[in-house]
This record gives sequence, structure tokens and C-alpha cells, in this order.
Amino acid sequence: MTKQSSSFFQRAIEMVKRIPDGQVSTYGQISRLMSGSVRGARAVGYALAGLSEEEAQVIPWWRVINAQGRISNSRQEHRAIIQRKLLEEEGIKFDEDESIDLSSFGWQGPDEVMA
DNA sequence: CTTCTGACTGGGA
DNA sequence: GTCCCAGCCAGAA
Repeated sequence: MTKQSSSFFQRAIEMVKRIPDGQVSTYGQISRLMSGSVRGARAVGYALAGLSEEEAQVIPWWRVINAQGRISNSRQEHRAIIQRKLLEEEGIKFDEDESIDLSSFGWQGPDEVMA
């Protein structure tokens, strides 16, 4: 690809779409799967932050949380509330400190899930 | 071109 | 457990 038809944002979004129902991933995980490093984790979050409502209906952005197993939110705190609700409806369990056990609900990846 | 910001991460105090 | 700091990447001004 001479100039990478898909931008970093687009690739991040495509990766998020692959997260199966009932599982969650982290920004660093997405970055590692698409670029090989967790360095771009910040950019992944920035990509999801710019999602329009139209895209939000197609992209499971709510399945992406930070490495601490908690929901990250930007200026729009409203999103965090919706995110938690959607995750609970998918079977994700929250601890008392509002964190998610990545060992149980963490996504293993598109191909690494061969256990 | 330079500079700043951000849904991040990891390490140290 | 908490708080603070430095690093990396991509996009916008």
C-alpha cells in the first residue's frame, strides 16, 4: 500500500468490530493487534472518541476499556454511563470498584483464541 | 515546519 | 490502594 488506504483510525475501528459479544478489549490490545505495539493505544482511544452517533451504532466501542479494566471517558461522561449499561447487558461483570476482570472477560484476539 | 492535545500505558514514590 | 511523571502515536491548528 503506497499510502495505506485505511488510516490508523479506520484500522482501529475495523479491529474493534471484531470483538465478540460478551468480551472486552483494551486500547493497548487493539493497538497491539493492528500495529504490533501498545504505543498507539492513545491514538486508538482518540479514534473512538471521534465516532459519530451513526458509527457508534455499528462499532462496538463500548467493548473497549483501558488496561486497568475500567471505563475511560472523555468530556462526554454520558458515553461512560451507556457503556457500562451495554456491557452489563452482554454479561460483563463489574467489581465493587467498577472494574472488569480482564482475565475472565478479556478478548484473546482474532486468531490467538486457539486454546 | 513546530506545537499541543488526547476514551492510554507503565513505572516509581 | 493512591497520586505523579515520562513516553509514544496520530491528528488538528
